[in-house]
Amino acid sequence: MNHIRVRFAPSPTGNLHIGGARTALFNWLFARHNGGTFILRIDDTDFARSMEESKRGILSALRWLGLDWDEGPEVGGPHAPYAQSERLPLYEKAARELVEKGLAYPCYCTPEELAERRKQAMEEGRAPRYDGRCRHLSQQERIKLEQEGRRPALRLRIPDTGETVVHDFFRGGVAFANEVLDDFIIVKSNGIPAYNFASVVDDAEMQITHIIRAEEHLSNTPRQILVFQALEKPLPVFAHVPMILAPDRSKLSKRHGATSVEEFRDQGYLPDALINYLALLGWSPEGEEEILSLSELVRQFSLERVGKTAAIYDTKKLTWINGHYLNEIDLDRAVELAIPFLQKKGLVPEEIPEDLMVYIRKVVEVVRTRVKTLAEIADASDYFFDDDFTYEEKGVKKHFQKEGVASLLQAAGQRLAGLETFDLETTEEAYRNLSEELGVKAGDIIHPTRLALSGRTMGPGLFDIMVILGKERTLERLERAVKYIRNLQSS
RNA sequence: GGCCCGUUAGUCAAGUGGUCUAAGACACCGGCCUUUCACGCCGGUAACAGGGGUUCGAAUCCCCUACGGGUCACCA
Repeated sequence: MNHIRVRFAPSPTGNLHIGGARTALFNWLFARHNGGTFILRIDDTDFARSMEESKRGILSALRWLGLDWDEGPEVGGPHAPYAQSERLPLYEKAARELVEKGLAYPCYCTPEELAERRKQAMEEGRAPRYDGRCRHLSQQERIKLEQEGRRPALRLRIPDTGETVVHDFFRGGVAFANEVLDDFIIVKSNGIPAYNFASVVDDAEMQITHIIRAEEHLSNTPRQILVFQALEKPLPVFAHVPMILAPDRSKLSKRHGATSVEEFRDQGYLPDALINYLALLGWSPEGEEEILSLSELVRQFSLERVGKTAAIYDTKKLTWINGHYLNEIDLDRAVELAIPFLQKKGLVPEEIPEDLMVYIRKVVEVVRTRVKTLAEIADASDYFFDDDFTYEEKGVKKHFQKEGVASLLQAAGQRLAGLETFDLETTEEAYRNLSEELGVKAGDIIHPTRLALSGRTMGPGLFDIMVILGKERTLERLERAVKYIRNLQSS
């Protein structure tokens, strides 16, 4: 096979949602696996809806995911520019060529007229297709229409009979009768090319060999094939990957909660996890291991193992994968990623001094093993940064309202106070000894202590908490709890 | 509505005519470990949409029905 060239061509009209991200990922993996070229192209011919901000968002989301492009915006390449809005002369030339060959013709119907006819057709139960009325206009008629001030759009002449077959990589041959494909618009009356045209001109010019995109484009494909043929360009391989649906089986939209890469990032998901999860949505590895790094995905990926049924995404599994990565990545990276989340909750300042950094590192180390997202790290570690926490209500009932708890905690405090070194071994030993001497179960001291130190009934190992807080703060919190309990009893 | 695609457990998903009394993962439910929570480990519940064919034999091939999705724009 010739050198493989694939492209991801988003339109900058919103942020990158997970469906788009997966399409980008499959293209990228396919290119990387085969030593091909991955091209990013911005399909921004809809000037009314295209936004510079969306474009920037999409680029940064792709970079965040770790998907780099060989040719495209900001990196350039032999087919630059890579935004359709900057490639207008190319489409003009191709359109002129088609008009000269008699394959395309001007249509003077206005959008309003067309909408009206479409509406009427629907009401009468007819297929809402273009009726071809401008197909055979004479030169005189055209001139007359233009003198009325009408600006023509350009339509492609579609054969009335026969069929156009899409050879889809996953589905095999899919035939469309030409008669259901009306003469569609390739250049709008404002001179801007329509998607089905611009995209084909670019795919041909950029020598794209495989078009891997979402299934929603399958019914557009015969039209594009007709354009390729009119232009006398070779057809690429088409591979329409199944859609990703929202949990209610409908198409993804804002009302489904987090659907964009950006949102997942802000909720504390790691790029590695999102990538891994997305790869599993529609593609499956040959072996049984499902935790796969980007480089492992590159090694294993093949189009052959992509399925053809739409998938509903399930954040539970994503979250599970995320929890896995949160524990596997380097501690320093976890710390770096967690800090913005701690800052967002006001737990640490913008500028972090070195000693605080060391402290954060210890906190993240013990907290990350029991949570699944970066946001949860922040939620689960507030008491390490804030002395002014409250005690969990059900914990108070369970551990602070027991007979003799106050003196137990007091005794524990005294024991710890006498420690010369305050580490995991010495603190635990102190507690074990104390419980034995007093004839109580270790848990009877440990549980109230946890509540005293963290305000919670669950969390990292108790002695980890103690050591991280340090002797002084541990003793202070113990005292605070003793006072709290005594107060509780006297009221 | 026309056209197109699809349908294996709650979700992802393996399976390409016999090895399927249908894998694995998440979730869920038990148990072990344990100072809690989580991790980890062990075990469990749960699926071939329905109906007709073809075949010695069908989750796998064909047809019909149902359901789901996509698309029918001077959006991409």
